[in-house]
Amino acid sequence: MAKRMVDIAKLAGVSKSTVSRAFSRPEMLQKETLDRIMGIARMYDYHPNTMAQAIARRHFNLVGFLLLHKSRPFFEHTFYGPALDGFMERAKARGYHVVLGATTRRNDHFEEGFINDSIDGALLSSRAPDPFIKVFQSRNIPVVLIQNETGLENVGMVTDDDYGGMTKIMTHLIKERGYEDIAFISCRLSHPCYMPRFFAYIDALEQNGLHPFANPDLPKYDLEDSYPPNPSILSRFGRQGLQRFGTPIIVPSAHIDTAEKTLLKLLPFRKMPRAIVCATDDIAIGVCRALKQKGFRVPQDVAVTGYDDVEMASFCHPSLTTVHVDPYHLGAESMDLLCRYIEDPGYPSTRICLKNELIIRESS
Amino acid sequence: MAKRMVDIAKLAGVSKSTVSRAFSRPEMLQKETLDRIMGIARMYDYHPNTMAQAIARRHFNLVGFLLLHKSRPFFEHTFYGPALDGFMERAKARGYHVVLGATTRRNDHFEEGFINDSIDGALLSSRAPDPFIKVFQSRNIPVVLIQNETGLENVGMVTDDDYGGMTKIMTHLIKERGYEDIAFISCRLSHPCYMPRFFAYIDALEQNGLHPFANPDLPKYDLEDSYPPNPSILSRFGRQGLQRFGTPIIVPSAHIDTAEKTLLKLLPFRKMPRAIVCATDDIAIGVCRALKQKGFRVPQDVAVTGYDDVEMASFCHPSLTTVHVDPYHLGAESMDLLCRYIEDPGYPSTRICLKNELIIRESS
DNA sequence: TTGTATGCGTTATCAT
DNA sequence: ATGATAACGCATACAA
Repeated sequence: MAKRMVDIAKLAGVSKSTVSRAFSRPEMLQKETLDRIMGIARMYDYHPNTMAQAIARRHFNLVGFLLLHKSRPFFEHTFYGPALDGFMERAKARGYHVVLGATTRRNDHFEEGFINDSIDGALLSSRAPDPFIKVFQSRNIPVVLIQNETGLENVGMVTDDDYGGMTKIMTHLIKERGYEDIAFISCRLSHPCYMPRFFAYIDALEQNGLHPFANPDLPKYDLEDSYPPNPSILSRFGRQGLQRFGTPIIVPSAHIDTAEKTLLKLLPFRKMPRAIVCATDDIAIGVCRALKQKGFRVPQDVAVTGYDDVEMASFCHPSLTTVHVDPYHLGAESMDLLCRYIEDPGYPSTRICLKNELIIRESS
Repeated sequence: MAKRMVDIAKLAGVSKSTVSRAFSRPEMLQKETLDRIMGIARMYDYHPNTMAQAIARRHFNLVGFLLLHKSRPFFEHTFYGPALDGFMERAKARGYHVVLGATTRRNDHFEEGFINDSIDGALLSSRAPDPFIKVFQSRNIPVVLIQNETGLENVGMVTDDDYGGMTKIMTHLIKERGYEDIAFISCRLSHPCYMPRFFAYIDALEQNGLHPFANPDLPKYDLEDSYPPNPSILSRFGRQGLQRFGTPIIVPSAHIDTAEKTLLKLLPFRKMPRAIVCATDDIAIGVCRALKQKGFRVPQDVAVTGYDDVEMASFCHPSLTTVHVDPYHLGAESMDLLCRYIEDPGYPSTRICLKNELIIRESS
């Protein structure tokens, strides 16, 4: 017997307009009427129906947290879990509810249904290509990207300062440790996070008169052909392409196991680098495991660094020198930025670039 | 200028009822009219408004995934991330959207707003006390608990088979390894997962003529007074209380650091157990770290076991003997069960108890 | 098979 | 300060 607004109105001896005001603009009512209405509402545990409010107000107080991945895991991912926490916390503080979407790339309808007309804004995960973003824009739904890049207008972007973080790692290795032969291991460089990290690696070497490590055992390949760079990122960093950037080692995925297995096949190189800079912690952990199995000591023979500062980075042996990324903070900032676009649909494209911190541990 | 149903109707030269049917009961329409309507809808990228559908249909196709914790982390938690993945996957398959709730215990209104009238069902996280569950019941919103326990009617419960899993660990330690002095380390035993694990520990000892390890260095304390047991769980296992169950070591929280620090203060015991059974992997990892620092070898001096099979359990040194729990599966089953209650509100209280698997690694 | 009329629960406009 | 009434966008019983 869920009560509706009209029931409460009848019980309180007022019109339903008055009950509506009691909830949305209490200051308009006489204190006496307000108290009477709210008393009855409490008695029957009445609250206005959110859906009905939404359609009458043409505004939903609902935002989407949308993940577009190739496959599981979605929220199990060490990044999206805490990012969701941060996003939700700010959403709640601003009176928004969060609805989830997770879909694979195949479906060309991206979470049909709720997306269509019923959310006020959307956070899109790392791999949202421009055509998807445009679907939202065509429906006037503001969009914020997290850890991604686009050249489209009126889109918010929140990212970690990948370039700056990797520069800190390189400075540490070159200036503090004096290493010169430094290799780079990543998975597909087209990823909007890994590319800036790679640029920072290249630039730091160049600025110190050093050259990218080239593994003499591996066949040469064309970096740009094999891993076509994202044009938006290239232009952000004022590059034309990836020529002259050497042939970093690319592992098939950023998982511990994958990195470990790939390196086990490759090691030992005829000429070993003094340090290995990895695009992520997981890759670094896999690389360390492979190195150990091949008899190399970390960091005495080869130093290794990661990126992200996942939980395991501090618990593994040796513990990992890395850059601390704060997904919770990224998520929280995303929601704040999304609100700007919801309030002002014409707000220009903005990038929020979060500072990060170098964590020096045992592996370097 | 988002198109509405009536616009599409006009463009197609039909009434809006026909457009409505085109989306909800296409088989009712003549193929010709249907095609014409859908063509126009596609052209204008029209989809029915979910919110309006919801209020007209009086059911929302929306379920809540609600976390009730003391504090962060919510979805960062190694359990709730994958559980959410599983829950979402099944929700999507059944045409439901998922809205999130996360709140701390203090607020006596639990996610006011969407909960109130606008979800068809709710999944409640591990620490949902009965009064909260009743709030939903009073609003006729079906509830399923994950990793929790209640004596209330018409509530679904999905849990890992904690008792069975821990029994497997104990059998392994006693029968295969021949260990006799076995200690138990947990955090607060009132937790609905840890209590069955503890019962399994006690029962296995008793059935093999062994006794709970008692640390002679620690002051005795009254288990039942210190950690009042959940009555629902007691009755499920047919127990009266916790008398005669010894004084297991209780750490303040189930985190690696906490367990490590607590154990560092306690070690070495005057008399060491041959094995330490921990209520979770994180506790076990902390215990291992403490043991190593105090000069004990795992498993040569003391064997250690965990529970949950978190990612780190396979990557730490020594890798951890544990029970594999599948949060993804738990989440998926929860959604399936929730659907039963949505379709049949009178469905009786049901427990789904998921089988698990013993994983023997280096630590035992 | 399709159209008409009414209802869903709320907000907003315009009176009073 | 409060009430009457028309949206809001869609579903559905009933009529045709």
